[in-house]
Amino acid sequence: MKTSENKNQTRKRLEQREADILQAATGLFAADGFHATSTRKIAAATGVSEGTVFHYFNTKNALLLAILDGFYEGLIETAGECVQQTMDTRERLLLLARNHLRALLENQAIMMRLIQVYLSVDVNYYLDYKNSHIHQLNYRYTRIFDNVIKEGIQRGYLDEDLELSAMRDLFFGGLEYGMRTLLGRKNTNRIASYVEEIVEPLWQSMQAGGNSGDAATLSTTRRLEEACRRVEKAAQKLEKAAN
Amino acid sequence: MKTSENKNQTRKRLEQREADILQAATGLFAADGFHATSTRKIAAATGVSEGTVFHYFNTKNALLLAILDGFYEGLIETAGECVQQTMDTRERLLLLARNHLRALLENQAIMMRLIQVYLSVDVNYYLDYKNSHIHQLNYRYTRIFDNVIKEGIQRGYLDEDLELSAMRDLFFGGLEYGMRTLLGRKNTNRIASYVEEIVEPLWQSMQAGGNSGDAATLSTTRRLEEACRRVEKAAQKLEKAAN
Amino acid sequence: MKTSENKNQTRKRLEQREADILQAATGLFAADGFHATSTRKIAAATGVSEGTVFHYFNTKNALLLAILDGFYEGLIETAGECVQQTMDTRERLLLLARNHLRALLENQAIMMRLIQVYLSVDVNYYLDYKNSHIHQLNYRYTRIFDNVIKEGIQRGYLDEDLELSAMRDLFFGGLEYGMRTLLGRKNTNRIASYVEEIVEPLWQSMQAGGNSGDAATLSTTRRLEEACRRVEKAAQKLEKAAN
Amino acid sequence: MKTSENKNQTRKRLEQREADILQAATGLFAADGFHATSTRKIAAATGVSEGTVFHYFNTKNALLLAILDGFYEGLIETAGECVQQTMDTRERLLLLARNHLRALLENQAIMMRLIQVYLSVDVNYYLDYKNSHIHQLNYRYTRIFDNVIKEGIQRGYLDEDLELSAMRDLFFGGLEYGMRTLLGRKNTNRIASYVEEIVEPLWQSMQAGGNSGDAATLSTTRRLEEACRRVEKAAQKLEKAAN
DNA sequence: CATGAATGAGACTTCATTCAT
DNA sequence: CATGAATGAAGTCTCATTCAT
Repeated sequence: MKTSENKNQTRKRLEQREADILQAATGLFAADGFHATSTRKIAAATGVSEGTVFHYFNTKNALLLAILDGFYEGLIETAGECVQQTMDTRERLLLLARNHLRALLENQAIMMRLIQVYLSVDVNYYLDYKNSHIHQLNYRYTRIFDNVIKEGIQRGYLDEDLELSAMRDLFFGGLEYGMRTLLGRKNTNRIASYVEEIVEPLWQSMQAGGNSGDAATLSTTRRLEEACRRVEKAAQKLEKAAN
Repeated sequence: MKTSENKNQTRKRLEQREADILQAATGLFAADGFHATSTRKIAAATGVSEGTVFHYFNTKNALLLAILDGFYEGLIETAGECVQQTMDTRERLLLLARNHLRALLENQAIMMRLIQVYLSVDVNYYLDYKNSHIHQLNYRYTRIFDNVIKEGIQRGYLDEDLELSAMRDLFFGGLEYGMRTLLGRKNTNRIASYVEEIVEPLWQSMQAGGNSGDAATLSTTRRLEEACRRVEKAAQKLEKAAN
Repeated sequence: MKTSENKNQTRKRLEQREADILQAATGLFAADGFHATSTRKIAAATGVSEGTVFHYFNTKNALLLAILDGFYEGLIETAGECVQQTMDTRERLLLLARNHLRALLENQAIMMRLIQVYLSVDVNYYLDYKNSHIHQLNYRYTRIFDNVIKEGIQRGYLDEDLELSAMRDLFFGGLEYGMRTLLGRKNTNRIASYVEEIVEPLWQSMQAGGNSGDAATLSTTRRLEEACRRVEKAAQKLEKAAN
Repeated sequence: MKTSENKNQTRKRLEQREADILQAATGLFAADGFHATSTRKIAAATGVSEGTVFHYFNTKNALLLAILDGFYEGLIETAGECVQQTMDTRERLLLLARNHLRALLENQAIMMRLIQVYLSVDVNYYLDYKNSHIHQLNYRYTRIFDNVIKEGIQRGYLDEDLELSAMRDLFFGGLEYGMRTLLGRKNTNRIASYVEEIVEPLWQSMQAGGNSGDAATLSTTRRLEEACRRVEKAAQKLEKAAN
């Protein structure tokens, strides 16, 4: 009994310590960058000895991976929840975008940097790309977006000819590129409106209808509106006929 | 005469050497990353002594900046040429995108990473942000895109209510995010089609009509959806009537 | 028990190692000068790795300061003991002088040089002069001399109008200037006589006017005066006899 | 004709340039110290190329020696003039002291530092000590002081038993030790009074008799000398009487 | 499990000096 | 005579990692 209690206590303390190190390291990496943060500083910030840090994480690089790991785990979990909140595709995208930005901002966008760093290192071993843990996580995460889109297509809301990979690049790339500016302003309540600014154009382009025809310089949306009107008229006629 | 010739010769040799160092450094930074590339390696790769590297660039960081500098200069110049090639806004965007990707790929996309590194360092001194050289260059470059869009609006081709900054984020962010995938494939002839995949959705969304959300100007897509529903209802009634 | 023993042992070993480094550095600084002594040489002379040197002293300069620190501490302590050995002012000065020279010679007079080096560096930051650690130590040390003189004045042995700072400059300056010559000869038993040669003139000049003391502690000059008087009497007798 | 004129002009320009380098180097050495001053800085401060500096002085060390050389030459010359200004020994000492301090202060006391540096280096080659150029200069300079004292003794003003080397150490050592304090205050008009404070004690101790002016308190040594003389006369008379 | 002293390779940078022009 | 590009050795210091306690 007592032994098992002790074991429990011990395990808890160990897990707490591991979490402390991760938290301290995350903060320092965010503040100073990965290379400018020495393991000594991490140990000091955690309140443990340098040896202890290496007791929990064999390598500074392993520590980095653990951080990324936790970050992606959280991202994947919350993103999953976003999808389950609503069936509406557009709303789902807005939720996903908000979740993505929130997570980045919470970590002072360090993750973008860390991922860059990691990818930089990893690029040399490109052969291992597909197998690398971090890329698997990235894959799992982006699949969530992909599935939202695919479902939207299946339900008929989205153009089945849209280029999924392009939309994914625009979605995540746009959000992360905008982070730079957003970080500067530190205006968190702007996030909501910013997310809409990013998602709306993508949403519009993904729905599309037939975008055939020249109509000289008639824009795609103008033509969409035209199509819209014709469908409405047809519907009205149908209604009358039905009555 | 001879003196001036000599001077010319000398200057040329110096410029060549500076270029050699820059090239070697660029390659190494691209291959191994900034931090993993020692000045010693750079010197060896250039075929000069380590002291010589510091004779041309006072600091490793200065070397990095010089590289970024040259990169942006080239980018700005070629982007300007793209804009002058045609008046058509859509074509201009395609050219700009192709130019952007080409430049990144030519440098093995290292630039993205280097810029990240530099911004990482710089973030700590945010007050200097607006004044920092590299950010000025970045500003000058992205202005080219901005101006293309603004001109498109003025000519009446683009929606005057579009969010410029969002479009910019989507454009550059999307392209750079896609680089990761593209780099893996190293399939350069895919660039052209990839560029279209990225630009097309943006192009579509930028034309549109008012999507201000007020009932009178209900967004096109919303109206399409509404129409669809009515069509569906009508179809159902017809089905029932048919039965 | 065992733990505390171990800790004690460990602490002792660390202190020993620190002392070893200090000693090695002192020797090298003395032999080759501060700038000509690399941290690598210091490490090698101590028998540790270069990293270890920096483990104990963050900076080569900090190492220098630690040496000066120890030197002054020893100097201050032994000087204090000198003063407590006797009440006689003249004797005290001789002891202080001997102690000063002994300390300098023990360290091959390096301290003079090191102090010069440090002061040289420090001169640029003159505002911090009064607060700098090394100057505080220097102050504490020279105060011992000052107090000896002041006490001599209070007891009536020394001229109350003497210029204390000038005497201090002559005392320490004279001793240190003489070091150059003394170092060459390396004749340590000459120290005693040399010290007298330096102190005696100062002693004479400090007594000046009426400084009658009690017979028991009759000063050298008083005894000389007495002898003088006796010689005069003898001379007078001789004159009479001669006539 | 013209050639010789040109040669003259050329030689003058060269000498000027050499002087310029010396001046610039002196200033930098004084401001930053010998080791902290690079040959590049010296070249820049002079307005010539680095190569030119080495054209005039084979070595940075040679440059240092040239500076010290010039310093001592000036010192020796002005000290000689001091001695010729008056026959009075005390006045001579005051003039020498003032001259010494003035020269040091004019060079921001750098010379003390430079000499220390040079001696530090030189100590390693102690065998060459007596032959080294700088020590010869130092010897020539201090001889001037020595001769003043010796002449004072010959003329009967000073105690013939005084320890010349000790007085020399006190004189120069005292002056230079006081420099530290004086440099801080930068109070040049304090020099005159400071010099007296230093010289006066030495003067008192060097004399045989009293210098207080009033006959009643004739100094011990004066009385001893007088007594000695009378003893000698008596002895002579006794000798004659014995004959 | 925790510590922190020890390591030593390697980083960036400086510098006096040389030499072709 | 003057230049300044080139050198490469040497310098100080940092750092991730190991291991005895």
